[in-house]
Amino acid sequence: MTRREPVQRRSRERVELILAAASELLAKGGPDALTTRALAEYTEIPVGTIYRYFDNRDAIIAAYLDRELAKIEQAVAEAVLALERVTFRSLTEATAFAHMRHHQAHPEGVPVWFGGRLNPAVVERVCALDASLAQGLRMSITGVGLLSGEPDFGTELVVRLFDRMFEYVFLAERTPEEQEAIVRTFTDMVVTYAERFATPAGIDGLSAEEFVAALAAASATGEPAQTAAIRGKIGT
Amino acid sequence: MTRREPVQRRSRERVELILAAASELLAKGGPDALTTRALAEYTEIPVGTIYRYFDNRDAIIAAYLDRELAKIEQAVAEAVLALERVTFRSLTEATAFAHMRHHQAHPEGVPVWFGGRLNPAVVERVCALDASLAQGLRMSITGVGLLSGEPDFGTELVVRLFDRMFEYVFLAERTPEEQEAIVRTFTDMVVTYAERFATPAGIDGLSAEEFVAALAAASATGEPAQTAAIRGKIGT
Amino acid sequence: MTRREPVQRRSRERVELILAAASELLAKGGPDALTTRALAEYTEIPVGTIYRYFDNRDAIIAAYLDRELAKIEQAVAEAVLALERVTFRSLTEATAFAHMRHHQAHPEGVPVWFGGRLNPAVVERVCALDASLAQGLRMSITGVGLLSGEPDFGTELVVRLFDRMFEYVFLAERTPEEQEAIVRTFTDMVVTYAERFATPAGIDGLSAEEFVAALAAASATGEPAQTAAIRGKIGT
Amino acid sequence: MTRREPVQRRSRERVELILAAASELLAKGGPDALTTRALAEYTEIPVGTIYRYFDNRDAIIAAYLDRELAKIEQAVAEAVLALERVTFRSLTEATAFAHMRHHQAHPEGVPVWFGGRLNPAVVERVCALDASLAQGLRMSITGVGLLSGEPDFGTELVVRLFDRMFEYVFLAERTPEEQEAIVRTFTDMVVTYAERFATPAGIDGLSAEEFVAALAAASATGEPAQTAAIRGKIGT
DNA sequence: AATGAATGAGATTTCATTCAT
DNA sequence: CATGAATGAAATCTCATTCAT
Repeated sequence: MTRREPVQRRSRERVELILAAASELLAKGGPDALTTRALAEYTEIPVGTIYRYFDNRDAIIAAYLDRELAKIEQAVAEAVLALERVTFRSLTEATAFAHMRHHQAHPEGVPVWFGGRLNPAVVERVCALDASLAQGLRMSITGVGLLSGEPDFGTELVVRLFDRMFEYVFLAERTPEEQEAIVRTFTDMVVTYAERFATPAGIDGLSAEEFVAALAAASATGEPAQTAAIRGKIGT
Repeated sequence: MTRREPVQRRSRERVELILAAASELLAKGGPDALTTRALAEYTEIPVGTIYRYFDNRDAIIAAYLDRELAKIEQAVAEAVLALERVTFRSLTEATAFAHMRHHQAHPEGVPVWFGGRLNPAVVERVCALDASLAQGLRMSITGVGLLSGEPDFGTELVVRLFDRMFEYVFLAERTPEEQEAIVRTFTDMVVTYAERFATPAGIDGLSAEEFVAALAAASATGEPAQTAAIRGKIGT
Repeated sequence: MTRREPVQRRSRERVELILAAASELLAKGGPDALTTRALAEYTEIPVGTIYRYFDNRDAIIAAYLDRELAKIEQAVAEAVLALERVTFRSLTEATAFAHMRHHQAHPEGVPVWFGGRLNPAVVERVCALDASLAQGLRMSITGVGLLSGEPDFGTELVVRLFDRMFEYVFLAERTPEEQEAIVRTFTDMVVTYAERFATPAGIDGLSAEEFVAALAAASATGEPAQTAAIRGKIGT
Repeated sequence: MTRREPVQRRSRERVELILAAASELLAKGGPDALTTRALAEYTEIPVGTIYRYFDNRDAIIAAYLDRELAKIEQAVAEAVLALERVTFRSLTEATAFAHMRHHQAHPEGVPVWFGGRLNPAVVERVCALDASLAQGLRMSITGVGLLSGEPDFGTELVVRLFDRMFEYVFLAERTPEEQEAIVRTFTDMVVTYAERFATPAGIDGLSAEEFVAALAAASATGEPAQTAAIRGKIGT
């Protein structure tokens, strides 16, 4: 096992190298630029070897996105857990700003996520990202009843708007202050609307831990997040 | 010139035919499906001849988008001109609903605009579309001072959010009622925010004709739309 | 039309060239050796151009076989038409020897037909060849009732044995005399068997023209060849 | 040596496993399906290890065929040894039916032997098979003098026809009765021909043991089988 | 001895664009 | 002007075999 380390380490390094190259190529020319040839030349790894690590071209894109997605989720989760009290506003802002700061710190991924050049297979993955990223936010929105009618288009809509907002945030050459101003405008808009039209609900005032527990409970039972959250709060 | 008429007519018909084929192909399989060969077979116009009308493949996509764009702008302009009085709300709603109804009436274009599969060159054009489409809206938003600071990110942001909103609206299998509900949610959100934070401005209460005149004046002078609009109103 | 001649002529020449190269490559290394690359290098025709003439690699093999098949059928048909009187023996021998002589005259095709290296899709084509080639023979065999039972395995079997017989005939380094001896042995065996076990039937004694007419009639009506042949003979 | 037993046993088991996998893969998709990767996955033996047992891919196919060949020869030999008296007819039928029954009992090998998809190296082996399989038959045919001239093409030809006959026998979906009918037609044809044209010879009436002894003697001396057989009979 | 990751040549096919006719 | 045959670079993916561990 110890003896095998070097091989495994090299493997991992190579996967890393491939994904880094994928990132660069995607950023530069979109999915069309991510050719197996370019990847091989860029990384100096033979094509055949690349195919040992990935089933096919799309799998490379998918792996890259999955990995980035996990990082973003991690960043958002940490931000939410750092909240003293969860309110609709604090949750929305924490999510949006954590997201923004992650991309500020990893600008190489920005063209990929917000360049609008992904092919259909990948778009699905980005949607999964939306869903995943905004799970907490969505629950909170659901909690406050952003839209009283059914189905709750408001909740979904806000989640969808997120990445278009970021697309605007990261338009070339913005200063961090400008970026922050845009995110603040968006969160203000959403929160203002929610505060005005929402019926009171059970999320506000939970500690981060309680909120996360309620979230987990809702996920586990599969029951509507709103009900679950309230039940979680009143301790039933 | 008279003698060339028939030739020119045929030219126009052929361009029309090519763009119709482009629309169908784009809708069916995204930009990758728009091969010159497919276009030639579909239209029964030889490839070489297609190249007489368009410089290259991208030019065909661009032309298609330009033409669609013009139609949408036309639809929106008509809706705005039909308003008795321009207010921020009436303008926003008119714009959004006219837009929605156009796509409802021309569903073949929906996958192209909202399918998320366009290549970089095209994305720019879509952005230009945003800008163009929402010129009136933007002016109105500017007029009410959506964001007090400078530059006015709020205005731009709302415009950007538009097409992501529509992407959500036209997700497969929605009923017209659902589509309308989503558009209403979005416009409500924007208007609520504006009404709360905006400082009063000079647009409200103009007739459609006066509004359009102010818009034209602002475009011509290139001066900040807000100032121009107000000046337009007071007749200076 | 006259002006287009050169282009068409070149096209035809190129198709010819490709099929000649296909023949050579197939003979040398079987279907695996017929790579698009080898074809392009051999003919000095660019790959892309080859694909203008043929849909894909298999289509080239198919085209080659079809063309050879037609030539063999032609040779056999001529031999049969040259018969004064059709008998089972004369027909069998004419078919077998015409076949043999064609391959003697075109030895480049021998490894392809009798090398046993064709892939399944192609094998079907070879079977179709059997069927086509031996239509007359089969009819004659049917006519004399090679096998009294049903279904008539004897007829089919003899047809099948044909190409294995030729495979043996054309084993490397045989003299024409040896080749002829083998074909004679085979036809003798078949005819001996038929003459011994067959019930008399209506084919024998027809002129070549009458036989061909009966054959055509049988094909057209789709009715059992034997019945049709007899009816043809007695003029019903 | 004793200590190595388990290792050797494992070796033998692995070779067995590999050949079984080869059989299955060949049957399913022809030689193209017999990739080293598929073999490794199927057997769960690493590629590198497979190369310890076989020099290369072709060697695996060869080994598989050799082994199957041995089994068929065994079956035929047993059938011949079970004969009370050897005559040309009894020998021909015993050989043909034993062959047929072997394939009926081991249908997995049928597509490999009779599917017509073997590559050149393998075809040679099949020819060797013909030779080997029909050694006894050939001797008997030689014995009766199927063809008076030299070389005796008739003998060889009949042997060659064998596997094309079986290819026809095992065409998909035949009932055992049909299969038997075809084999009987073939043997009848051969025997009828031989009985009519053969000059009397020394094989008929030998017991199986005597015949086998004569066969062995002929093989050992390498002298013409006919002479050897006769000499064997008269005990010279 | 055993392994299985690594290799890279090579297979098939597509397609935007040109240019001789 | 109009045509459409011709082009050849480039794309994706496979696979028998080797050799460092």
